[in-house]
Amino acid sequence: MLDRAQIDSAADIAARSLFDAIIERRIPPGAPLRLKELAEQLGTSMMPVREAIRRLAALDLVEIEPRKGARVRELSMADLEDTYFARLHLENIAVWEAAKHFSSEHAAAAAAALAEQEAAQVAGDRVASRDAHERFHFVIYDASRKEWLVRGILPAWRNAERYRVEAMRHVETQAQRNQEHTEILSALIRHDGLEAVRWMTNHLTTSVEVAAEALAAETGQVRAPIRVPKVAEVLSRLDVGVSLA
Amino acid sequence: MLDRAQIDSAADIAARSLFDAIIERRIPPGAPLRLKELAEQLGTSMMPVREAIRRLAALDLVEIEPRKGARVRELSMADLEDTYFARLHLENIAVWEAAKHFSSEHAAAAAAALAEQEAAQVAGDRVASRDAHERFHFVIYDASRKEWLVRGILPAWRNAERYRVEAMRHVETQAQRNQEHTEILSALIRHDGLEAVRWMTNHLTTSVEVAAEALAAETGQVRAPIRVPKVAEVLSRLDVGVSLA
DNA sequence: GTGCGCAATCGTTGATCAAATGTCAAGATC
DNA sequence: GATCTTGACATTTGATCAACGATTGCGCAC
Repeated sequence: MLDRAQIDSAADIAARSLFDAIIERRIPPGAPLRLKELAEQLGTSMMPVREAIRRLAALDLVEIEPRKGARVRELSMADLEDTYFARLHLENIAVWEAAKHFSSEHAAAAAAALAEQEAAQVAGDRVASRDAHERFHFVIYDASRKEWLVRGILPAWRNAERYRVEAMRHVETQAQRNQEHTEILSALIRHDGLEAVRWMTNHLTTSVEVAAEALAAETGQVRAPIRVPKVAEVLSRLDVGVSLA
Repeated sequence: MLDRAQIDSAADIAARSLFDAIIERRIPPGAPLRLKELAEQLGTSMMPVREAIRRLAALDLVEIEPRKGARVRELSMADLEDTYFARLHLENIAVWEAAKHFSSEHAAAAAAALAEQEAAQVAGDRVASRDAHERFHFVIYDASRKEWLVRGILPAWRNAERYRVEAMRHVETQAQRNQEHTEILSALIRHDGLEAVRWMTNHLTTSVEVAAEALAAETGQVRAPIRVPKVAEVLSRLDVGVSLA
């Protein structure tokens, strides 16, 4: 056991554990989150669990009804579509802005995260892979220097993780996604915002297709092919700025 | 006094009260939030206050340092600019989408919120005016049917409120802002997305200018004129969609 | 200038309060 | 006679409280 307990509070651990459990479907969609039950499983009292649930509720991953407790939000094709609509718009803006400020430090941090992710993939460590993947993307978004935009990305991102997990079980498309990561990074290093946005759009489109496939398989539902956005062309002309300085 | 106490939990009341206090600068930027002190003021125990602080932290309005407590985040010209960068992008996308689905129910709800806001302005009730204003905007955003996008708007929106309050003291521009609201609504009723986005851009530009003016006056700082975004033209070509159904 | 100790404050716990739901039985209705 | 409704009670569960424990930072002494 690490000394994590000294730096991470009980609520931190509970939040992380709960998030993983929801992502991995150990707590299925619609299931109620019972404070006492979870507290016993984690070996803490109810309060840190309560706080963890409130944190997830702040991201809209669980729904809280006052005096009745919390439930895991349901998954659906509509929600998946909605989630990726938000991601496509917000993350493309962030990537576009990031290209303007991308430094060698950013490049190093992103490359390190990528290497870590691929290592974790090989080792079969899903949690580490997920962490590294998130770090890769947010190193980029942070490079945009648009803190409130990045803050707005987080809820949709975390919700997307719920759909991504099932998709990740299919190893076939893994090489493609890794390739897309590399291309995004290399475009950013060249400060080629347009190309970075193109690859990001490809990347998210790949992700949502695979996720939709997996969800359709789960629910036994058929689905029409995805309409690919033309956001790449649009963003080449997008130069919104509020300059006060 | 209403029976609100029966439906709102102590934490709800504490969160609302704290938010107002931060918005109105009764708790100034940088000030620490002491649990016991706030609990005594509110006549509750420390727990609901603690939860209220965590909620505000989830929106990044306050910063929490573990074992050291929470502080109100500082205001700055850079943060104001960043906040409105996010708002300009996200809220314009929402408005653009809302134009596609705007119904008479949406129109009625938005018009009611506007009427309520103007009544509250006349009555000098800042809290009611703020509430009605938020309701007006989010009726529109909700009409976009993009839940995760709207969810992503919230943090920047709430942060903007911190700057808006000072600006609202200047009554001169009030009529202009009310006019902008009316124009946005009327464009949406006509399903004229481009015009709605143009007015929204004007509206946010007006807001950020007034807010920057107020902030500059407070800090004794001079500032250059604002560069106005060309988002309106861009959005006319923006038709990103992920269709899975 | 350095180190020790005390006070202040957050994090966590276990207990208590209150609301909501499910159960069971008695009575009414068909 | 069977079924549905109703109301009280018990149980479950979340919300709140007050006390304890741990950590940090400040101040004072050396």
